Amino acid sequence: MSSGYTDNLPIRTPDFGNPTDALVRKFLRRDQVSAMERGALETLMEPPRRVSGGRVLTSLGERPDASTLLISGICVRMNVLRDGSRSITQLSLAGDFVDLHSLLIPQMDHAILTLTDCWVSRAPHARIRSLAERCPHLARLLWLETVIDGAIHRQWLHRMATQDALGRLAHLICETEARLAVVDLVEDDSFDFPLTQVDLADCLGLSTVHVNRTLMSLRRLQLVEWRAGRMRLLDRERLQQLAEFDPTYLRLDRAPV
Amino acid sequence: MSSGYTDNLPIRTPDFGNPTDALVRKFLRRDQVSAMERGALETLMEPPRRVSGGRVLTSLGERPDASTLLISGICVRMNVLRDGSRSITQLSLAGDFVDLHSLLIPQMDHAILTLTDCWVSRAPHARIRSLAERCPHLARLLWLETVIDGAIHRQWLHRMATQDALGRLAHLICETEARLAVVDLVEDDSFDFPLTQVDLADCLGLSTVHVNRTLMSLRRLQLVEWRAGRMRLLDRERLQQLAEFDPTYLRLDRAPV
DNA sequence: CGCCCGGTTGACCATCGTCAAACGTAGTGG
DNA sequence: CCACTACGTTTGACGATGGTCAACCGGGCG
Repeated sequence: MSSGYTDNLPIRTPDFGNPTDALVRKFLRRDQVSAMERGALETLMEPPRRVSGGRVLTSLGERPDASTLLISGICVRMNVLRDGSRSITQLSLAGDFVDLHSLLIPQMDHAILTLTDCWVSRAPHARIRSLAERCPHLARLLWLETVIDGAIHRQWLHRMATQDALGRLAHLICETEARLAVVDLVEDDSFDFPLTQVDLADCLGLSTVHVNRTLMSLRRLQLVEWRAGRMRLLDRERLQQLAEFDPTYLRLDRAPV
Repeated sequence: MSSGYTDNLPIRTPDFGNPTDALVRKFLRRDQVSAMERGALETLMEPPRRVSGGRVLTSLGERPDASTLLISGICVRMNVLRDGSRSITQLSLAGDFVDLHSLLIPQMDHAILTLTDCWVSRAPHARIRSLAERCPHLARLLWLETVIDGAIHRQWLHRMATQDALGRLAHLICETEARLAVVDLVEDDSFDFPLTQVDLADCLGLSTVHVNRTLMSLRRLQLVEWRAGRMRLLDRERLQQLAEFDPTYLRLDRAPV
C-alpha cells in the first residue's frame, strides 16, 4: 500500500512539448481554439512533475486546491468500500484532468492513483476560476471535459448492467483505443495498455481469474493481441461488433461549444 | 412503446411556486444565491408544461436546443443496447436538469423518459450560454450540477462492481432519500417512490425476479416498508450500514463554488 | 539462487438469470 | 354485476455466469 505523495525528479526536462498539448489536441477535435486561448491555458499550469507508478496522486477525503492535468501515463479513480473491496471508476489518459471536478466538489470521495509513471502538471483552482470568468468559451470546454467523463461513466454503467464479461472487456478496449487515438497515441491499431489483470478486474467489476479467462477468449477469437503492456486490435470490425461499441458518447465530432 | 412527445394541459396552473424553486433550494444547500441570481435563473425558463408518465422527453439521437428542468415527478436516463436490453443510468428528481449535458454534447446517446407524471420547463441553450457568460457564479453552480451527476454515476458504478443485490438496493434507497430530502420531499422518513420492480431492475442491473426476492429480504429485515409507491425507512441506521452509504459524494455541505 | 509478482488453469460453489405459473387489483366493456 | 384483460408482484425450479480457493508457471530482480 504505497501512499507516498510524489517523487519528483525536478531537474530533468520532460520529453514532450507543452504540458497542455494533449488537452488542446482533444479540444481541437471538438471545437476551435484560438492562439490566445492556448496561451491562456498554458498560464494555468504549474511546472510539470514526474510521478512514478502506483502512487497516490490525490487521496480520499483530501481537499485539493488545484486540479491535475495528466500529460502522459495512466491514472485511475479508485473507490474503496469499508471491507476493502475496490473498484476503478475511471481511466484517465494523457490530456485528461484527473480531478477537475474538485474545483466544484471540494472533498474527494475517492482516490486518484497513478498506474504507470506519469508526467503531471497542476492547475490551481483559483487560476481556473479566474480564467473561466475571463474566457467563457474555455470555461465551456473545461465543462465539456467533465460532462464527457459523465457520459463515459454512463456507458460503463450500462455495460455493467447489460453485458457479460466478454462484451465488457471488448468495450473497454474499444473505448480506450478511441480515446487514445484522439491524442495520437495509437499506431497501427496498437497502443500502450500497461494494466495488470488485477487492474482490469477492478475496472470491469470481475475477479482476476475471470478477467484472465475472458482475455483468453478474446485471444482465441483472434480479436486482440496483448503482450508486454501493448494492446493490438487484430480485427477492429468484429471487436467493435462484439462490444456493441458506438463512439457517439465520446463526442468526437466537431461542433462549437 | 409510447413515443408521443408531450400531452400538455396548457390552461391549468401548476400547484407549485416558481419553476426554479427546487433547483434554487439545492443551490442554497451548497452555496449562496443572491436575489439577482434567482431572478436571472427565472428568466431562463419557458412556461411549465405537464407531461404524463411513460413518455419520451428526449429521444436517442436527438439534438435538443434546450435543457429541461424537472419541477416535479421522476425521469430516467435510459440506455438501450441493440438486442433491446435496457438500463437506467440515472434517476432525475425534482430540481434536476434532466439533460443539462446536451448544452455541451449535442447528440443524445440515450433517451430521457418520464416515469411518473411530471411538470417540466425548458431552458433554451442560447439563454443558458448567455447567462453563464454574464454570471460566472451561476455558471459554476450549473457546472456543479453536472459534476454531481458524475459523482452519482461513479457511486452506482462502484456499487455495481462491489456490492450484491441487497447492498445495491439499500444504497439506491438511501441515496434517493438523501436527494429528495434536499428538496423537501421527505416526511417522517417516507417519500414517494413510484418505480415498478422492472424499473428498479433496470437501475440495479438485476432481473425483476431477483429485485423482488431482494425487496422481500429488505422487508423481512424490517428495514423498509414499500406500499402504494411510498417508501418508508423503518431503521435508517441499519439500512445505511447495510448499504455502506456515505453521502459525501452528494456534496450536501455548504461551501462557496 | 530464490523470491515475488503477475499470469494461467482447474475444481467447486453461489449468486443471480431464465422460464413458468399463479395471484391481486384496477380498469374496461358487455 | 360480472367477465375479461392488463399490469405488476410473488414464488418455485433449474441452470449458467462468474466468484473462490488453490496450485503452478515464468520472468525479472535482489
